[in-house]
Amino acid sequence: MPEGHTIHRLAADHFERFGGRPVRASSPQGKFSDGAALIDNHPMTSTEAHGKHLFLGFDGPTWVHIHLGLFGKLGFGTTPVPPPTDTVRLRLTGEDAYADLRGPTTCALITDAEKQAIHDRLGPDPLRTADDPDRAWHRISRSRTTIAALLMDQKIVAGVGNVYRAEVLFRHGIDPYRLGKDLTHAEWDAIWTDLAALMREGVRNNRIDTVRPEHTPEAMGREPRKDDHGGEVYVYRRATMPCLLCDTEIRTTPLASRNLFWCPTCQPNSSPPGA
DNA sequence: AGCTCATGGCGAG
DNA sequence: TCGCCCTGAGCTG
Repeated sequence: MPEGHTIHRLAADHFERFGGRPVRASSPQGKFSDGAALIDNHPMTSTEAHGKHLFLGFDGPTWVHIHLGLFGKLGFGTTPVPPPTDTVRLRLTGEDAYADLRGPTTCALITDAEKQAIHDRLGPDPLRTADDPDRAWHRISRSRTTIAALLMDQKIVAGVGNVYRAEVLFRHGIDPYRLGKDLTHAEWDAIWTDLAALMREGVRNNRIDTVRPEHTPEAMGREPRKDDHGGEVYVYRRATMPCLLCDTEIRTTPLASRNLFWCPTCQPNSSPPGA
């Protein structure tokens, strides 16, 4: 379930449980045995997230770089620590908590310089308060690529995934197929500001909710519902269901090997800003 | 038991 | 653009 909000939450959760104290590290699965041995018994000094990349800092300095990919999961537990199952890539154990990492795309020890190289190739992250949305705008405003594809490109914006892209485009009434160069600066600023707020809420609640209070099924006098992925959303994975606002069937189509969802009425072709 | 699908990303062609 | 890597849940039988 990893979009950027999950990773920022995990960074905070790791520091809360392990920060400032030595941790035990092991790789029951075996694929990270060497790395785990190098940080075993070392204090965790800091944690950080940029987009979907998680960095666990140890004195040295060295970093454990984790990317969950589509399937990866990090789960926490408290002592007593149960025996790990054989798919656990990395287990960290502190005084009263442990964390199990499974199925990541990446779990590797990296240097400061290697970490910096990752930051350098990622776009601004709405959850990193110092990041500048104009860096993204510079590329979006010159691009002939659709805004739906641009939002998923981590070099342009870091941390947005398939749920936030669908939802933020719906919330702004923007056709996913609109080209980057046809967006206005004001539209981009509004999208960025909205992403920052939605994702901050996502960090707080550890789930993605995007439906405005006045549009909840209850407020609209509809049947209460539960979306598959655990949050309340307008369009994500709601193909063929009626749009919450206009009853049009939500559409879906593969775009860059991911499923795109949108409402063709609320997000009309080349919808003029503010009209 | 086997299939499909999932909130990602990379490299080959 | 495609195939591939990582895992587990939820179906189908």
